[in-house]
Amino acid sequence: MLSINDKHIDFFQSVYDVVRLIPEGRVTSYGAIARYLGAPRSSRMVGWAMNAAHTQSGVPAQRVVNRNGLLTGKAHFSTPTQMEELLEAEGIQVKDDRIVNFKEIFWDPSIELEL
DNA sequence: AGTTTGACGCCTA
DNA sequence: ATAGGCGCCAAAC
Repeated sequence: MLSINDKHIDFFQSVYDVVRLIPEGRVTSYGAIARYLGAPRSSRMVGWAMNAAHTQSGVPAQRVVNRNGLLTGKAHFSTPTQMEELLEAEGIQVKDDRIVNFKEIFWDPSIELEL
C-alpha cells in the first residue's frame, strides 16, 4: 500500500503525522483528526489507522480518544491500564476510562494548526 | 466480488 | 439520558 506518488499521501501516514503533533498533556479525537485531514465523515478510518499505529514510532496513541473523552482504544495497548497510565504520566487525569477536564485539554488540529 | 467489521460521529426517537 | 440507525472508507473474510 505504499505509493510513490505524493499526490495521494497514505491516509494512515497522515494520521500518524497529526498524532505526533499532539502536545504532551493534551488530547484530541478521531473526528477532529479526520476533519483536519479533509474527511469529516471518516473518523472510522482514523480508528483503523490507529489500529496499526503501534507499528509506527513516536505516535502517542494514548492522546487520541473518542469525542466523549473516553479511552475507547485502551484495549489495544500492551495492558488494559497502559493507556491511562501513559496519560496520567503526562498530567492527564483519567477517571473511569474517561478523561477528566477533557474539554479543557482538548487539542483540535483544525484549530490549533489553522495558521 | 459481495459481506462484515471497525481504537467513530452525528442525528433522531 | 439512553438507544438505535446511517454515513464513510479501507481491510479482512
